[in-house]
Amino acid sequence: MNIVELIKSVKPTISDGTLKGYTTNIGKLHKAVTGKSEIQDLDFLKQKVKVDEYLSKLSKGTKTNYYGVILTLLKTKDEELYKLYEKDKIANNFANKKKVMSDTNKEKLIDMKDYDQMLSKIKKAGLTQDYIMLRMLQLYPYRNEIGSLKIVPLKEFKKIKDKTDNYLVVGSKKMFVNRNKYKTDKIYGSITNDITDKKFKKELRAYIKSLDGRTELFLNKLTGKSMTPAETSNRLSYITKKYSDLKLSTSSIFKIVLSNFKGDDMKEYTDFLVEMGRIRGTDPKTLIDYYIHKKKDSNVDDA
DNA sequence: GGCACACGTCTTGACGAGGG
DNA sequence: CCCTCGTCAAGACGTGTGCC
Repeated sequence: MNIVELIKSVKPTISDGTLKGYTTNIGKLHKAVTGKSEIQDLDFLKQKVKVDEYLSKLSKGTKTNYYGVILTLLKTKDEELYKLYEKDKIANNFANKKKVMSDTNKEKLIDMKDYDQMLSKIKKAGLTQDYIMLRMLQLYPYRNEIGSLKIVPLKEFKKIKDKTDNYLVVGSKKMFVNRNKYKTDKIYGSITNDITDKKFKKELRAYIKSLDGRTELFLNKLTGKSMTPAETSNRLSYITKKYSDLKLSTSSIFKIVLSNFKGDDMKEYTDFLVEMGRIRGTDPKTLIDYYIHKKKDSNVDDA
């Protein structure tokens, strides 16, 4: 089978150097598992015990490289196996993590109950738009493109051929967000996620109703248009400072969400992480490197 | 061949002056 | 009070290169 073509089909813009690295790595892995040089098919990746055994001898950094090829190859071929390896990759990322968060950012890593408190204050103040936005960010890890969401009825959404904007699609039952214009869109393309939280859905519908047919979910009152990323960032900063005394941003809110996640076990946590990464349009590795931090505790070390 | 970091690029954030 | 705008700094991100 033509490994090179398969890689290229998944990653059309891959550079020659990386491609070379990918092929040599996968070749070596194949040899180690099957004893043969010629790669017939990807079935050898199913022999996970052997694969793991081979990888276990490598350093964390090198393992990262191998997971890169493996996941690329499995991406369109075997979803289940892909997920298994993805878990391993994430575990490896954790083991390999070394970045540390700055102190100012640590301060922003507040407890979810404080965030909730801020939310209810804003809601009480009648700042519905701000409330909806901040609540939405608590549930879904969007970036500043959230300010540009357009409200579109499901029927109309289906008619849009060239989906280039960011939409909040409203059906009679379901609602979902479809984003096409955001920081990493060239890599992740069109991303869709359902709005599933029942209580929030209700609030959202009521809010939309109050907009009287307006198509911008969030409005810059001065310009009368959707909010640009900069305007969104500015507004979030301003309003959170006012109601929580901390300037929060889409990323600091996401960090709060991740650090407050309570699951039963590592699997739940990993699943959550993968789903959040998918929605945000971020590789789990990046999440681990930049977003996951222990909550500030009065550690003896820094006393 | 193994390994991990650095680079380039783009986005976001902080800050403060200033305007309606 | 709410927001804009300009500037500069920092953060986020993925790729692939260069060292051992």
